[in-house]
Amino acid sequence: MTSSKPLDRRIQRTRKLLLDSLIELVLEKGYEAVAVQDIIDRANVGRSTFYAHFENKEQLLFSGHGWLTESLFGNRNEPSADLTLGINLGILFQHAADNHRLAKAMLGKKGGELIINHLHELVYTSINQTLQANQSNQDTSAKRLVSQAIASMLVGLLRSWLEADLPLSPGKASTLARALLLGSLAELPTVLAPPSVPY
Amino acid sequence: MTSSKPLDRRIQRTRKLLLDSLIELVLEKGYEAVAVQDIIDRANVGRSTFYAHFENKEQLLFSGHGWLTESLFGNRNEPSADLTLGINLGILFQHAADNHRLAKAMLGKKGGELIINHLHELVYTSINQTLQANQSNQDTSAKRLVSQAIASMLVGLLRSWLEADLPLSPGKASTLARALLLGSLAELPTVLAPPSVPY
DNA sequence: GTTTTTATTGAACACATTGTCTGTTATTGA
DNA sequence: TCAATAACAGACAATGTGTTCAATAAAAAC
Repeated sequence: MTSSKPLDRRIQRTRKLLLDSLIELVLEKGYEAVAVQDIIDRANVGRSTFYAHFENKEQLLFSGHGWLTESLFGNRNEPSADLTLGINLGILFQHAADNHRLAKAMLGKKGGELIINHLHELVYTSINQTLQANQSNQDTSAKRLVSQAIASMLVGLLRSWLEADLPLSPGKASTLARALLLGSLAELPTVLAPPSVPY
Repeated sequence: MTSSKPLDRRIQRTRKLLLDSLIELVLEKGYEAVAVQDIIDRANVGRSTFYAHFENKEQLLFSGHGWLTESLFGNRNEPSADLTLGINLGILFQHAADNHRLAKAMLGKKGGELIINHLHELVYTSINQTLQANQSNQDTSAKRLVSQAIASMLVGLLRSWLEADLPLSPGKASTLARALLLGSLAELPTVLAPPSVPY
């Protein structure tokens, strides 16, 4: 899956310059406010060069999102797999901490909406699969809503944790996340089961 | 607080045309993709007229957000006040249903980020105040994270409920929301109290 | 080390969008 | 009816986007 040929040094250099500049600028001004012109000025790279590598800013930011999917789906066959609703919270928060600046630029308050939606989608899918597979009642649409809500909570927690510059250790943060996710599910059977709640 | 003078009919007409056009366009193409030109074309209104009323699209969309703040903060002194973490969930979901199209344009998947952030901020503030005031431990930064997470969950639930075109009745949706919010808090003391968890 | 390949450059280009400003016209409220 | 004012069309500068091209520089291949 990894690239067969080692890339031309110039390519590596240019792409790194561009991504680093984008991250800096996003953290300074917010993703929306960053113009391609700003990026290439800071990176000291020609305009045509930028477009030789990326179609637009979005693609540039996306080019650095490997750690994200790896966090969620990497090492799925490990024995130590400690999954909560199909997600390895420990690894997710650990990787986010390892890539703090990049992660904050992608997911922080000033981050790009598209990557946040992307993460939300991945998380939602995982949670929903787990939830729908679960026994009990069959109200799939309600379960979808619940999955959306819980996915929002997890992404929201991750984002504000990054935005606040990691006030908790990755370990504590993931423990907190686990408690929130599982707790929110605890009272659901009472509500979702139609016959038992005659309101 | 309401306007003292009745507005010129032309003003009312123009503003309504513009807002209705914006809502339609947002539901069709998504907020980002809508240009001022699109709005005034559909509303059949002159360009200069648009800017006589609003500074930009954002302000136009914001001009219709009265129901939102009213949902959260209206009738605070009612005896029937049934608050969950400082929020009247019943009224919130009911008002959102009453203003379905507008609410979906504002908060749906294609909605404008700014209003979503605005709602999140209001919800977060309310939850955080309630949570910080609560006894037990004093880890304010952890509580802030929890408030952010729970606010994200509530906003996320509301958004996906709107996006899915109200698969549950407002009553059922608010009941579900209450269960999710309170449930997520249930297990927290175990995690947040430092001495009892020697990990 | 020379040659070949390829990335980078800068400048110009068409295009879209924004927000402002003008004098003129049409509608409104009194 | 008439004075006030909202709406109008259209042009405008400013900004940003994405493309193209020949010339240059740097890397890779030999």
